[in-house]
Amino acid sequence: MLEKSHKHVTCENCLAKNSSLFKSFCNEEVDDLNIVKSCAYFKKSQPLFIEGSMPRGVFCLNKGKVKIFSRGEEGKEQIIHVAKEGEIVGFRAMFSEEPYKVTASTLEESNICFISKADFLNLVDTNVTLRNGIMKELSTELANRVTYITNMAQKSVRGRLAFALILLEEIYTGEMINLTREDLANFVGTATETLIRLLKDFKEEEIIQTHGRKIEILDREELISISGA
Amino acid sequence: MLEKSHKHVTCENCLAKNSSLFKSFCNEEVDDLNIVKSCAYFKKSQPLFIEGSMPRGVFCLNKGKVKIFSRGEEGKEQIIHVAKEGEIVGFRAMFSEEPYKVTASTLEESNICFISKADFLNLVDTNVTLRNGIMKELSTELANRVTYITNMAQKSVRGRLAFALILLEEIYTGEMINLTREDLANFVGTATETLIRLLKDFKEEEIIQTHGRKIEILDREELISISGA
DNA sequence: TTTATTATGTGACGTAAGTCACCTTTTTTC
DNA sequence: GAAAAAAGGTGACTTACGTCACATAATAAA
Repeated sequence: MLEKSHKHVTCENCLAKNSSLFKSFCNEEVDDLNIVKSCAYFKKSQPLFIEGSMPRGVFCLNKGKVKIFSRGEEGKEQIIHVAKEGEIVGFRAMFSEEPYKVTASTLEESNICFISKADFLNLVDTNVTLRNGIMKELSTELANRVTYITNMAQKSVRGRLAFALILLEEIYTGEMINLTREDLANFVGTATETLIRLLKDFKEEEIIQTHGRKIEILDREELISISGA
Repeated sequence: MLEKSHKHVTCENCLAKNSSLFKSFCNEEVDDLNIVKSCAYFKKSQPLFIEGSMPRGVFCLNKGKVKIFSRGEEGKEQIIHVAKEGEIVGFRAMFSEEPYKVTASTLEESNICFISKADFLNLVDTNVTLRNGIMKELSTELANRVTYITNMAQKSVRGRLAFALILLEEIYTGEMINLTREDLANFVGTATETLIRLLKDFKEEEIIQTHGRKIEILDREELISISGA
């Protein structure tokens, strides 16, 4: 069980200090961050923000994982990204002056800090390194999505699942991939039934192994090879 | 036939002055732009830049259209965007310090100006409005790609074609959509044969009309309705 | 614990859409 | 303007994947 007090998370020993946008921050800047941030405990399946609402700030993941998704015409979730400890979520919306196009929701219980839009934009205005980091991050993300789109358009579901498992292995470093079959299907972009059948194939081919819902990757090379198809 | 001299295009009467990133520019700033830019005539099917190469600057479309695409595993083009007169192409790569992930190639003969990376970044550093515009543009683009990904993952090819035609109508304002069937298929993310068959269906349903390769939209409302599926 | 709810899994079936093969028409190139 | 190359188009065939229907296992709620 995670600590539910709001006071126990300090930026000094937060993963986000070394990863993401804040990695260039010196101690003083981290202190500044520590003052403006507020921290909260989130239960599993709690939203950070919802598609259509106006952005009020950014979220910094101290502990826990968050799915970012949009909804298609029939309301089906399309998971765009799974954010892990240390990531800043929602900063793209700070610059667009538009409502969120995506929803962010916790996949497990989490400790998440919040920095208001005003405070965040103030940081961006006064810190050249941060600003450059953001521009670089936005550009890189945009390039990643090109690959994502190309995969969706051209790869088979089997290929996309292999690709997704490789990505998720990185996100779940040190632990096993732990997503509902529905979430995994919504990440891959397929029906839950199809996903379950393909996972079964992978198990029979001894590429993966499951422990309840958790997925362990046995043959990463083979997944890379399959993801080409 | 377009003017092939490099000297005839001035920023004052270029569409890019009023659209895109430079719309906030005052006359003096446009003059500065005019000094640093060089202009060139491009034949049909000429690349502006190629996937894997290092970015050297940005391209400003004075006249003509450009397709931006990445290549999937088997080399198949996935068209991400069709840029039209007035758009700035390739500025995302200015911030990522990485090789291009996409190729840009003219769809028709074009007049295109070039601004070197150093000159462009200098503009960005000294012009707050431009910089904010870029951050906003990058964010908006990122949000658009979410929709794109969701469409690819969840819509039928018929739905995606309807959606693509609506987008392309905007890009080809005043003229008819004029793309090879292969390019259109690579934009929609399908096989050329499938695309041709679906266009035939649309013709029979009197949603579109073709004049040679050119496509005229007759029933935009119906396309919007179909794009939901 | 018992009950309700949600997640996982399997079978049967239909179809959208890909592939291959081939032909015709249009556009380039020399 | 003829030859070559590229684009457009059609038919036959296959199959990956979605949908529906239902069973069982795992969680959450009472």
